[in-house]
Amino acid sequence: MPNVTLKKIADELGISIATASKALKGYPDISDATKKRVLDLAEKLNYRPNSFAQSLRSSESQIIGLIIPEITHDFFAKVIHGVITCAKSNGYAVIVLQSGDSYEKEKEQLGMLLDKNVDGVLISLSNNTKDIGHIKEIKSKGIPLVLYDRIYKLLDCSKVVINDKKAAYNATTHLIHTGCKKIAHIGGNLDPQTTIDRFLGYKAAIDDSDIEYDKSLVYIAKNLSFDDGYQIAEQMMKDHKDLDGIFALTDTIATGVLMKLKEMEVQIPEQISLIGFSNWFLTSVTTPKISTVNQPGFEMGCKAFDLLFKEIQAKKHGMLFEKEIVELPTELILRNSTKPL
Amino acid sequence: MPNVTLKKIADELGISIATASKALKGYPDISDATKKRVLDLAEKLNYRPNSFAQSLRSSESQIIGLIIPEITHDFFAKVIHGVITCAKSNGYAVIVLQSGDSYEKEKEQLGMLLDKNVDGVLISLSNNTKDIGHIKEIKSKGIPLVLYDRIYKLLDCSKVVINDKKAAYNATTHLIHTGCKKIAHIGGNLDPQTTIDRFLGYKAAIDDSDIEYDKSLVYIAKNLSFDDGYQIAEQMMKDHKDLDGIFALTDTIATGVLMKLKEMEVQIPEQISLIGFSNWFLTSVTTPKISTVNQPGFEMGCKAFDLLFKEIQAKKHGMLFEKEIVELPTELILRNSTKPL
DNA sequence: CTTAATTTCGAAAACGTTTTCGTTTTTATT
DNA sequence: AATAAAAACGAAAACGTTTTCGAAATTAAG
Repeated sequence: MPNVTLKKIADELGISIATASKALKGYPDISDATKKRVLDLAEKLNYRPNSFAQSLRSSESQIIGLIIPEITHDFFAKVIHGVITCAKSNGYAVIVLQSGDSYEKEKEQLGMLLDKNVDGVLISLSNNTKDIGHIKEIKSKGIPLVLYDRIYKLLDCSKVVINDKKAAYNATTHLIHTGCKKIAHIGGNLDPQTTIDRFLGYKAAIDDSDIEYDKSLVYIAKNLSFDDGYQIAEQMMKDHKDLDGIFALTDTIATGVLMKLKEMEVQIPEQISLIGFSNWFLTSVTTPKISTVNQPGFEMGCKAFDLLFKEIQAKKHGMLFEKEIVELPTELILRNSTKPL
Repeated sequence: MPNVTLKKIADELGISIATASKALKGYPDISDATKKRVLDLAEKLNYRPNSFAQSLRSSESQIIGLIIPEITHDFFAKVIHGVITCAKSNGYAVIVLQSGDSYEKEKEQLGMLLDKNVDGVLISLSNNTKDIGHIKEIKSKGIPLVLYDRIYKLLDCSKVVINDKKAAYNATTHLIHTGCKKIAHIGGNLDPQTTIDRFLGYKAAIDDSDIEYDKSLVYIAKNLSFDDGYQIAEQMMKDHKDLDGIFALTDTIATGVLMKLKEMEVQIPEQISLIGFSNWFLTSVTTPKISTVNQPGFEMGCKAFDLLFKEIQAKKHGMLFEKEIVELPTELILRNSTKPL
């Protein structure tokens, strides 16, 4: 029942705790003979160093914190997967927390991570985070921090992002090239940078074409949800009878739009072309399959851990660390909700 | 830069570390005056107890481990959500690990959790776990453990499950009641209990009807994947021209089947009725929407944590703990891939 | 004003590990 | 055989907290 400690091993072997510890760590001032004795006994007793003691001494937990807006999102699930995979291969465990897109929760979760003494934090800002005092607090404590996806541009730290504006530009431009003349955008409240940038990309594409930008074609989805898309689709059709293209901020919204449009017997893509964003699996099983922008969640998780890990190492060895901003490539995935070129 | 400790507070106030500690914990042998002084200073300095020291002393980490076969599954994502939510409201953090349905990884992850000294473990067995020595090892160390969803019946511990057999029975029976005469089942290799039970439910339903059980109608999906369903669908149609019902082990398989069947221009549900399992969101956006069995992932996660928490508490207070096996209700969700009654 | 009772506090050990630095033992050199 | 050098080990402190138990200070009782 009582756990096996260095003391137990030392006693059993008639040596000191210090020697046992050093033997296990391969110190050069321990003879090969005793090393073997210690190693063998440790193996036999299935000795596992007490991580609490190790952490107390080293002030390292070998644990990082990951804050996710919503776990049950295809994209974020992939991010988790990426982070966990890379973390594990570097000996780190990951505490996963969910902000539920609430600023208060986000702050609370960050507090919990502080309490647990994580070695670093990975965070994607909640859609409702405007004040970043809590983030700055983490930074001021010297805890390595990396932002991914939903970042805050003015914060001085490493970041992993995609080029939302460019991706949105490409998506919208594709709609234009396939003949769409009246393209709506369903966006979100102007908050996370991603939302702004995707709108900006949409607008830039319109401005670069010979289509006139029409403000009334930009709709706001409050919750970025399926239902939002479902409802807005109906409204859109009322407002603009001759609508022929839609670029939605997310795949869930796009899916909601598709459902409603099908109910209204609007032909897709013949009458209206539709593009979503993120490449959720579900966009490939609807009828028609929805064209979208691939957002590399797994890679983003990996890269984010990578940057964090480097920063942790740098801090540990007292070296200075250059913040990096990594931009991952996206890809326009053309399926059947858009017309062929 | 250096963290604020009890010592710092004590020094500042000219009292002992012991007094500071007791003041913060509300011990009765500290005067209200000093209590206030300590509390105020702690607040001012934003004191956070060092969790390493606390853990070392109490041998509690206030962290639990959660092992998931695949994070990027709607159902398991919901489970994670449930676990994290309930854990947080009880002051526990959750380290999430993924087994990727590999026995070796599962064992490795369990080792990592041991190394991190988690207070308890929640695990859903990988599809390829036959030997449960690693699980027994955890139990033998006295670490609280709860199995959820993919359980191992013979292991003596708390479990949270659904009644797979009953759910499968109801689903299959519904196919029969709506007039299906030749119903196929796409199952998996005979390993996790869930797979066996769903097949058993299917078979029981057939046996209880006046349909003859036909072994050739049972197909094996190796990876329980979309592609499996997609491929098997074609094979099935070759083998049985007059097939009129399919009960698939999972929603992904069912979705693959649906895609292929639509390509083959099979009318659903007119010619063939289809039921999946789990109620992934994606089944509600296909055309037709797929009927399925709702599997309460969030609730399962909550309940699993709940049981684990009780066991941790019991262990802590030296009380004995009665293993519980909780069965959560499922629900047949009828959509458009099945005929009306 | 003494003694007893009560309140308030602090010294110290313990949790298990790591690492510095000094001590002992062994081997090599004259 | 004496000394120097190298090899092998151990004592002890430190990480920061909690808690027991005894000591000191205060108040109450006689």
